[in-house]
Amino acid sequence: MADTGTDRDWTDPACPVARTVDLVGERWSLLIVRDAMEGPASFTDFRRRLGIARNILSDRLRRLADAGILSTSPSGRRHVYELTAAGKDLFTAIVALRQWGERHAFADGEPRSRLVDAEGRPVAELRPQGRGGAPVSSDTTRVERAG
Amino acid sequence: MADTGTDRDWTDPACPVARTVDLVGERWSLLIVRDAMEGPASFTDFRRRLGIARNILSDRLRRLADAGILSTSPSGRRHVYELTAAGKDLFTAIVALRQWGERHAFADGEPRSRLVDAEGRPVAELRPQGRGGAPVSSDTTRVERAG
DNA sequence: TCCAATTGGTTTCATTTTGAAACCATCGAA
DNA sequence: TTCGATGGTTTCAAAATGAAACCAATTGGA
Repeated sequence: MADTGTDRDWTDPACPVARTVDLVGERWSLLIVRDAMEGPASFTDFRRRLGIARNILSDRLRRLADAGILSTSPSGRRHVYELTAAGKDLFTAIVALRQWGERHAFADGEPRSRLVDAEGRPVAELRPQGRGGAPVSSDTTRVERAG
Repeated sequence: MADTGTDRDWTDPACPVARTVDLVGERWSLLIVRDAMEGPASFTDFRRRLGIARNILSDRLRRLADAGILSTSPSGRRHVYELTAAGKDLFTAIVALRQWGERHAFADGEPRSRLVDAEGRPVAELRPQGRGGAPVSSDTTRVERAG
């Protein structure tokens, strides 16, 4: 991990949601991570895939590396950007955003990409559960503010 | 749902992750939704809780309503903004972002809010699974591009 | 009843971020 | 040795953000 010290000024320091959004919530950042999930990629790979401006991509890659989400191989001419363990751990969040989009951001029949497992079967829908295993929702949970 | 027609120009039209980010990925949007999870809230409630500029809050509430994520009661002076079913369904994504933040965006011992169930026990960690129930990760899944 | 405060904004304008385009340095291949 | 590809940076215009002022409608109290 990097840059979680007291120097950074978070939007809402005690809230893990807000901290995450501060780290990966800027335009393009999560899409860069999404693409990096498919394997190591170069500057131009991201450019081609996303159509993002060079300077912005440069900035986002730097920020993601500063946040400990991407690592960059310093050797050789053709740099390669790769997810760190923390970066790969964003998989769950990206799956959750993907599944919400599938449910609410497409009209019926609109073409969309799918996330499938090794056998080609769609990944199961995520469902938050309490410690006992029973499903929970915003109605049955609450946020305990930091003491 | 609203505004998923062909008129909107998405960053990456076939990708559900990108569509979700287009809808709720702007600064403040997800924090507004996070707060709305705790129950109906007024304009000033959000202002007080978030410290967001009035015009930006006004814009975000409008966009979230346009996206079908918030509904607003038109009657009475004191408006109330409330999550729709689609809005409440963002719970899973927000939990996923929260859990990532808990794991990677705090130094040990830093105070943080917690999400707990009705009995006060922390919500279990989300874990993506294949259809068979086995855990999956970015290494064991792939994105099938839209046909 | 009238006044003041509260609520829910909009408008204006300065600052910051984004993005397009041009520029540039390094490396490898021909 | 020259050319193209790669991985940037710089420059500048346009768009988004944010602070502050302004405003209209309602509510509560003297």
